[in-house]
Amino acid sequence: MQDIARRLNISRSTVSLVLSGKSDGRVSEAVKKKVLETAKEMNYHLNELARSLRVGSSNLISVIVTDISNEFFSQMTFHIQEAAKKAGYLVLTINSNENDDEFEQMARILISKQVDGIIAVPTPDGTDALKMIIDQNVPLVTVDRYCEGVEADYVGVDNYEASKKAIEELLSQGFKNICMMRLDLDIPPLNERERGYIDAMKAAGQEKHIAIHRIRFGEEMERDLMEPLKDVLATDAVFFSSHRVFTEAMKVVARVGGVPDRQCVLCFDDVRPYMTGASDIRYIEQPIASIAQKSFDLLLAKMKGDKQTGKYVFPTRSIDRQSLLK
Amino acid sequence: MQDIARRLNISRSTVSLVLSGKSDGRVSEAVKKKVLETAKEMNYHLNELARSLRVGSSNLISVIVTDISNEFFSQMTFHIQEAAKKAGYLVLTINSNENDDEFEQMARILISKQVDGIIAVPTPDGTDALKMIIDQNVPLVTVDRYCEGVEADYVGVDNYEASKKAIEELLSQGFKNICMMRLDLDIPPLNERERGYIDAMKAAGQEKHIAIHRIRFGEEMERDLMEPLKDVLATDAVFFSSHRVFTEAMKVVARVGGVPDRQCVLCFDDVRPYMTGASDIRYIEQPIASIAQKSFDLLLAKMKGDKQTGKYVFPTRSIDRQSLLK
DNA sequence: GTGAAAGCGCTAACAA
DNA sequence: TTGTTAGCGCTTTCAC
Repeated sequence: MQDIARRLNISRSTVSLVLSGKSDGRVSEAVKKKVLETAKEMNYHLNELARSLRVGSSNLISVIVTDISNEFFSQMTFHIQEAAKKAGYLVLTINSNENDDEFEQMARILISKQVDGIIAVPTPDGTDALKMIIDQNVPLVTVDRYCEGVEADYVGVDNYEASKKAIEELLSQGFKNICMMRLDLDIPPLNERERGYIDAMKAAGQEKHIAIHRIRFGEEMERDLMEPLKDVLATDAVFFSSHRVFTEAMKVVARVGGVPDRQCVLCFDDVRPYMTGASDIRYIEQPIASIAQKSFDLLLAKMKGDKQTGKYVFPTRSIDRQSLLK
Repeated sequence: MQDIARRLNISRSTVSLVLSGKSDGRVSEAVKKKVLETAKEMNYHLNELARSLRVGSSNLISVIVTDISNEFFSQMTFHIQEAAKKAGYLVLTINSNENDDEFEQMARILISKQVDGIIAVPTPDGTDALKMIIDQNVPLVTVDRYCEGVEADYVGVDNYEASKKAIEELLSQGFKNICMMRLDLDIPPLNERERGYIDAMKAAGQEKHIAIHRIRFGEEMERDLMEPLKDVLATDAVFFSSHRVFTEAMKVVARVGGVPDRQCVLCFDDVRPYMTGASDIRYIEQPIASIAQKSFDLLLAKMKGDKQTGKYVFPTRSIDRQSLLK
């Protein structure tokens, strides 16, 4: 900036005025044009770091998810990024790997980096880290997992109702012996989905068939999936608590020849591309785009000074092959 | 920093020394301890923005992909992020949406943000933007798509050989009438995969069966997939050029009842969880983790001053149900 | 319409 | 071992 001011024999402030678009009627058109030209000519790029330091906002937000390679989160992140882009923000994506310490450590770094806001999928015991973020006055929106006692917005779905309803549907269609496979993580959405499953089974007098297989996240996943496989394949239907556990299970199943035709598979999250075989595959759809958009909108409002926090629960849809045909 | 210095009646520089861990033997242990304590007590977080401005490096890198919700890219990004985290870098992820202008515009913003380096999947005509990045002396590594005439590292696989070999295998096993479905994007990997397909078909005297269906990316995807569906389902085998086009095709196929049992499906990229049905599904595996790691390593070297650029081509593997059983 | 000057929070060379 | 000082590149108030 100095350089281009010197070259034109004007002051840095004038250049700054022009380059930051605040020159309406305050700088003569002639000078303005000259400045713009020279800037292009010199291949000048504004130093956002310096601007951020001066004005006190980085135009950076962060999205902390469990794992960006998880399809649900990568789609959510995509939509947040596109919304952020429109509003002039860039996004730092972070993987917590379901680890509280990592989550907290990354949150600290983000605060140091002066991010203007954070959208986070909390880890199982992430309350402290969330509180720290709030303490530092960094706008925060939580998604997917509700965290009791944290003064932040929450965006998600009604996991209990969604799975209860879906299981009831299965039961009413004659599938009695339904088991469930879920990750062994103590997080609200999975617990709620399990509760929905249990309540639906009980209400239908099928408690004897309740069977919940907990799959550890990480290295042990494959083993934990393999072990109950025989029992699982013998049921009428199996309910997968989320996309990730479903795809991992399918990888294992692929080795033993596939899902029996008579078996029904129900999954939380979109598994449409899997509905091509003989067996009945259906799923509970979360409106990811809306969830993402809402999260960003809430964050934006907070960054603009809004102080209120709220819970925003989106409706889900049950999809089976029938509904695909419409 | 000022505050904590005042409170302890010492100077800012001493505090800085301690807090940035450069105090080895230069600051007394007593003072050091005091500083650390007060910092924690005051809930102090270093302002990285100011540090970055001063030292001239932001410890930020960026990964520009087509679309983070694409499974291949989200996995790649995940591994890059984990490598970056270990090296003390945070990553800004950007979607180009296959759009040259968007790519260039985002590259400009990234330069303004003073990112220390960029790992990019170039858009179809992204050469200018890449050159601009290099002009600005921002370390650059290109992945997945090789860009002729750009002085940057490249990391990827031999798309031609991989698909040629896979098609040859199919042919040798009796599948004669093999068609291909690819995205309608003029990018090297897809063109190479097509070339591999064509050459293999010709070499086997099956040119009469060569059929390439080009699917437009975006809104038209579904229509473009639907239209040739009847012809495609009548072939012995179909070769999908990438994960994305495969899953989208499956969504369409799901509505007409699935892939015929006798048909073989070959796909570039991991589709293991789909290998559960009756039909023969196989794929060409790219070593995503290695590609990501190498990309980051190259970027890191560049950021440390390395001036050389090179092409790094990783081997692929053909996977079918057989190989899963080992 | 334009310029001078202060300062955002930090680091690093040098002095004490 | 600790403090002084200059300055990274920008914005913004205030004076001209």
